[in-house]
Amino acid sequence: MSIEVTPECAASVAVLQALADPVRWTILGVLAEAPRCVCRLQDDVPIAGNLMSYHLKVLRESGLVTTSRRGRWIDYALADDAFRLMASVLPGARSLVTR
Amino acid sequence: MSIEVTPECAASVAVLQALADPVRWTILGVLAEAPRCVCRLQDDVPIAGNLMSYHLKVLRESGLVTTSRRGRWIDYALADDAFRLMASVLPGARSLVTR
DNA sequence: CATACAGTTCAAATGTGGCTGATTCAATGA
DNA sequence: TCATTGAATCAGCCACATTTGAACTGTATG
Repeated sequence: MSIEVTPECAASVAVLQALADPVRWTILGVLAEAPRCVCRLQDDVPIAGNLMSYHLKVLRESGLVTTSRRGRWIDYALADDAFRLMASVLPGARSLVTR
Repeated sequence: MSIEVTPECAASVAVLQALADPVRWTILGVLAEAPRCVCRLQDDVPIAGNLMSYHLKVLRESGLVTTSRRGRWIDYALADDAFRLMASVLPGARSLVTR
């Protein structure tokens, strides 16, 4: 089923799917201000803890966020190249950059 | 259920959902080169005609593409502000722009 | 008018992602 | 060790998006 797609397409769509959700979009907006531990994120995004974990996992696996443990807490932050990554996965981005 | 989201979030996610599909991502990449009628698009994206129509409808409703009839054919093109729109819906884009 | 072509729409089947409730893990501190 | 807190994982359910096959517009051409 479905069409064959280039590796670039598959990789780009994976990142875009991570972005294309209200919860994850909101989380990224919050993290764009400053890194936060999960419990602080829950102040800004009021959802169940396990659901938060689910969405953070999707974001981690997409490469958009990074984590670091600090005692009991786990801090989430935008990946260094998050903005570059987001811009690069837009369709036509290659032609714009490669020129 | 689900969380309440800002209008900006809802609008952004709608566009991102349109982008986050292999078929539509490929279509947009092709249209980024040059406008094409549907039958030419089908040369580049080999899928059933009705399925193509479905995805083109999603892209139309997201505001990313525009159409114009030319005799029997219907030409699809990237919307004038497609790139601006795509960049503006990335999470954190407002903080980058408003600055 | 009849036929062919370009594209869309519809209904039904399929598939996938997000949500929930319960459980588990990891670190701290009494 | 036991309890507590922060966070992740698991299994199942359900809503929604995608896909398919068929029927349907609309335009040109003989």
